Amino acid sequence: MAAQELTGVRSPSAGEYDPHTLEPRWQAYWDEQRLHQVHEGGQRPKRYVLGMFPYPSGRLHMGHLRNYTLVDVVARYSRMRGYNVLNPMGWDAFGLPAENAAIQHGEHPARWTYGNIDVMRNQLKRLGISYDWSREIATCDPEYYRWNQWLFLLMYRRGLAYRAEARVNWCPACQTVLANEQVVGGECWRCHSRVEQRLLKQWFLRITAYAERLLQDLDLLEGWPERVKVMQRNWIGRSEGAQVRFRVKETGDELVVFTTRPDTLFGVTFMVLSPRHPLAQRLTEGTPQAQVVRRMAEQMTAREQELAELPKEGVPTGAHAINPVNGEAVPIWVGNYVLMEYGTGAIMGVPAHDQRDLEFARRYGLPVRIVIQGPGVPEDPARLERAYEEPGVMVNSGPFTGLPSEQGKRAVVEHLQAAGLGQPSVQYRLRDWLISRQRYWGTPIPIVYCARCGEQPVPEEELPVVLPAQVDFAPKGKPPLASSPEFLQARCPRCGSSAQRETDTMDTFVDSSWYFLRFCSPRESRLPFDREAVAYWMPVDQYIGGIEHAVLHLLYSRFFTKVLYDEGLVSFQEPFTRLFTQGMVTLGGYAMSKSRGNVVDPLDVVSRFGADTARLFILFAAPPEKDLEWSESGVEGAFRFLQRAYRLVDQWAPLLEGVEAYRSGDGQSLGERERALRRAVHRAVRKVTQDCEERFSFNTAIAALMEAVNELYRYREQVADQPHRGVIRESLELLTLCLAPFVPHIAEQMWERLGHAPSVHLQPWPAYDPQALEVEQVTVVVQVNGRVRDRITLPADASEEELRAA
RNA sequence: GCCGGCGUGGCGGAACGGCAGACGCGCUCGACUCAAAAUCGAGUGGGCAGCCCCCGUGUGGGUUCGAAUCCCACCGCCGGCACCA
Repeated sequence: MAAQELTGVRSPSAGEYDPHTLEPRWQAYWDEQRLHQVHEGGQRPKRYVLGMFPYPSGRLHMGHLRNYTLVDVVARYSRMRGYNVLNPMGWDAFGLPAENAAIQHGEHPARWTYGNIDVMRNQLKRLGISYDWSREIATCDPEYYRWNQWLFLLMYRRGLAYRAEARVNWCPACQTVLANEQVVGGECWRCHSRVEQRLLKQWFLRITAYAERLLQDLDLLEGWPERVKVMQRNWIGRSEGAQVRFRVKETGDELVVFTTRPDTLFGVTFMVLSPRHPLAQRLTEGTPQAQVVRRMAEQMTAREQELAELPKEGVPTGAHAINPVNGEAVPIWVGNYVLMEYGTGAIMGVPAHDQRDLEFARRYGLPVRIVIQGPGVPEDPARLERAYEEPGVMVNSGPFTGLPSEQGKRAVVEHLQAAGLGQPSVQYRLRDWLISRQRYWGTPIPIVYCARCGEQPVPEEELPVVLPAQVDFAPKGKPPLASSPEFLQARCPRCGSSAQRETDTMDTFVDSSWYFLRFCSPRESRLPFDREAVAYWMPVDQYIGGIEHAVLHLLYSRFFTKVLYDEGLVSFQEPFTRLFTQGMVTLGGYAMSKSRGNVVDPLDVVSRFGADTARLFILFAAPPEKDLEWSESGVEGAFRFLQRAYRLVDQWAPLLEGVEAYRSGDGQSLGERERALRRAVHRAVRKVTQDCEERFSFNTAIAALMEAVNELYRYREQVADQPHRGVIRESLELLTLCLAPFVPHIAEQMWERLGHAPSVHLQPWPAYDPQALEVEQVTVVVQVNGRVRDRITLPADASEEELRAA
């Protein structure tokens, strides 16, 4: 084949790679053939592949492109490997932006949301992601959110949903409360406003009841990144210790503290109460300190996030506490460094062995007593520069003196327990999940309040409690739903008299805590999901999404799954067997964001280069778990590669008509060039297989395919007149099959050009030929003392002796 | 402060105990062209006129015939948690 023929016609002429006609054509074909619709059952093993479903903001961004491209590679590869693959898509459709659109532009949230969904669905289709669109769901659909209500009632019945007055996070901009998980560094996770604290009566889900299991079962998640598990462990924050009962000398009240260091109990020289501890107020009543305590309580309420920067301060209550192990009376103080939310809201002060207590003691001239001896601990407590917090040997500790601290902890707790003065205790940092939101565009909480019967769950048969269409969207200190009289009016399910509906809606994270179950049977109308379908598809085999959900969605979903397990509705305890967290897409080193103005629209890239180029670039430019810097010239490089691959097929196709692909072992002997070509191609097949199978190393898989293409060009250059058609056909077919998961449209086109009927995506994944990989000659590098001394070329089957001899 | 991760050419990255820099971007040169673009080909860590030579994977040690890779210490960057008793 003459080289001139291969060169340059610029744009859309026959034979040139033209994604703009080719991609829509194959997308339409896949749609018509319902290629990606799946059903339960059959011979093939199932594989559930899932990307975190998007919020329908209006346009896809690069994060979506990356997420869903990764999902699609796994899905398409898995299909070729013979799996029955579930790859569904839906919309996390409730949330604040829709409501803001209503307030700002007067467009109803529902209209806005469904409009966005239509746009984004088309965008996803344009990317060629192989979804089973027949399973599409939107959480704002009453047929979806009725099951949020159903699950809420299930939790309520099990004592896991409750209403309580508590200090809660309030976002002044969003005009709603937030869960602890949604406060990041003291700011609202959505709008970054400074979060305030308010005392409100709100609905909670008792996730703390599952703290231990959520922690323990992390060990089962071998397919999760360590990073995410560590973040969840930190968030749950388990610490083991003891509760110790002190008694107030003056009043006889019991004062319980939690400590992780019972071995330091003989070192207690004072007690500190949180300003909001009930005793703090009682013990100071009528004294001049009462006002200081109130002031400190307010200060802590308003600025919990900056507490750590506040200097430690306190006031004495005048009362004393009796130490249960030695009968000593120590002064009880109120201090601004003790949190009411953790432990018992009171601590024992051991200044020698806790840095915070030491700072407090030094400030107020309280005594310091050393009870743990260790390296660097001085005799004289006055010379203690920092508290000694490491383990050591107990001293000045009565009968426990001489015990190593670990052993001492157990001994002291046993002693306390025997005397009824304390017991072992485990504390968690995790708090219950606050799910009330004072917003419109969410799931109504299915509760009514009756003057006579109090709080009553809405009976299941009355679900869904539908969102009213007409409300006042602009919040004026009360939830929008309270502005709809028709909604507000209800009947008490118990006594039938008139009652009022709950007007808060649910946190949208409730919606996403079980959507993966709904995908298994999206039209099921009697239950949130069909149990058989869930038994078949679940758990999700490969979940892919961003790291930002490490302690939000991923923790909540685990919690929901465990509740459903306890209810006997599912038979697995963890929803996601394997998790992959992708890196961000950056430009100029920063995450793309509107406010920074460094956004590249993935659909712009698609309209210029096609979906395959956009996909290829984002897969190739970095390993998927790392951040990826967007590069315009990199995109062009990806396009160039596709052109090169396409040209090979297009220009060789006429020569290959009626030619069988070469198979090794069919008796033909090949020349050195053909063997070199086959070696490169089969090496690429092996590399792509390993990279898809053993790790998510798609960047190196694509690099291997680029090498194969380079090798094909080299071959063409060398054998201009005498190409081996069988080997060329074999090579091009293998190349096409291996490209299929990454760049599905061009692969389909190449497959067709090679004379095959569609679809390439229904072909089995190719096996590499081990014979092709064999080399007759190997170059052995001889190293002496770390230096390359020589290179010897030997037959590949040379024995070790021969090698030594050489 | 505690926990986790990462440091490799001009850039993204590869190799993860065996020839460091695959693949791509960028750059240089050549072919084609009146010319350019596109395409095809050659080159591209530093030193050196050049090499089969010397240096080189954050820094300093160690293990090993052999270390970017394993171990120890340090430095720097990123992320999570943080007055949680």
